[in-house]
Amino acid sequence: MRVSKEKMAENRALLVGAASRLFRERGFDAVTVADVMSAAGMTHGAFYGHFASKEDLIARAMEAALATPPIVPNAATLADVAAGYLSAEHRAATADGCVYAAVAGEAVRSTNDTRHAMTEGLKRQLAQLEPLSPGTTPEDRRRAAIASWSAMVGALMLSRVVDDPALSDELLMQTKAVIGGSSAP
Amino acid sequence: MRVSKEKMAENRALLVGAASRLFRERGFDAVTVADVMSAAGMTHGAFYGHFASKEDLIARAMEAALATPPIVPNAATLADVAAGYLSAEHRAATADGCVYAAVAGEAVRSTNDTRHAMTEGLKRQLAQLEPLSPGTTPEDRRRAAIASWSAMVGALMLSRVVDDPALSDELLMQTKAVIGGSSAP
DNA sequence: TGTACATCAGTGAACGCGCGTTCACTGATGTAC
DNA sequence: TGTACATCAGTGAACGCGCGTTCACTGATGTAC
Repeated sequence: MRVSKEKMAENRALLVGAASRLFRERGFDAVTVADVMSAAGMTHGAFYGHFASKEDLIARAMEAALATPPIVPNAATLADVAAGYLSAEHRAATADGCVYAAVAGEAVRSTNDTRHAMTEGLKRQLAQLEPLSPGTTPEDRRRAAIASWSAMVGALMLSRVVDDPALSDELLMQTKAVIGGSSAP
Repeated sequence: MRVSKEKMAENRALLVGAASRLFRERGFDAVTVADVMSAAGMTHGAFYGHFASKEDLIARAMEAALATPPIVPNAATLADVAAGYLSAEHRAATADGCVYAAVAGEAVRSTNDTRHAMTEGLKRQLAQLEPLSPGTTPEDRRRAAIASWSAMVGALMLSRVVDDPALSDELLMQTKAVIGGSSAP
């Protein structure tokens, strides 16, 4: 059942997209090769025509997820970014949410390829945040961007692990208040 | 080969301690029941005399890791905490380091028991940080404690995943500078 | 205190099961004439 | 343009393998007399 070159490229994109969502939602280990294939409407046997291994797919999926438009589009200030990132909607939407908050823990023990994709994605993320960050010099703005991004990722992860809804909300709200507050003119 | 009650209690403590280190180092999935048993000098068959399941052990191991003295002992200020937490030593010492930075991502999809242990541990951690945090009111100090702890956990996780040593160091240094700076009188 | 016996912590083989990966096969695609 | 054949993307069965878990067994512990 050979398919056209165009269809094959489309299938590969479907696989990478499905994998990127599944990995964020369930983690690398809990998602099987067969899960990804069936999410794209195929059977597991076709997998190795597209990817060298599951680890290869992980790296490609992370690259794709990090090349996608940012979690918080059209943010004019750091407070805007924090408001979108540290929201109940983002906390609930793991599959479409921030890659770092979803899989950074697992990525530490992943392949060089995957870690490299995460590194390049982080550099782009910081470059986007710097102009929005407070400070009179580029160095000040970079420092603020790094600390704010760390706080956003940490607060979102903690808010997802906590089983107390009030504390979970508080982690988002208080971190948002500090980041938003420090960016006020 | 029955052992004495005292020896059995000692063995259980050994298992929980070994598990707590192994889980932080490799993650829940990558550590097998046999790994934990042999780290404590036993064979895997004895496991179910001590724990109901692997998930049960995970919860007990997280409780134990979070009941342990804090990562940064004898810290008088928030800057002291940040200096110890955001250090190259802590970044390298995953097995003995912060539970949240090591397994928060996996714990999100873990059992209620494990998530509850992480929640109670986080409450105690914040209670320890509040008196060290800047602010004139308890509310201000709590806000600062939450944002600072989020930033520390986020920065440490990101510094571990990144494959660029300069960026990894920068994540720690810059976050340390912001947290330490804001706590100065 | 010493002896006889019941208890039970730890051993090691075995069990299902699900996973990543391989492979012979199929039939639509793409190409040579 | 139409036909014949080679290519190869996807199918589905099968493969090892390692995992969590179970279990009959062993022999030291703990207890009853």
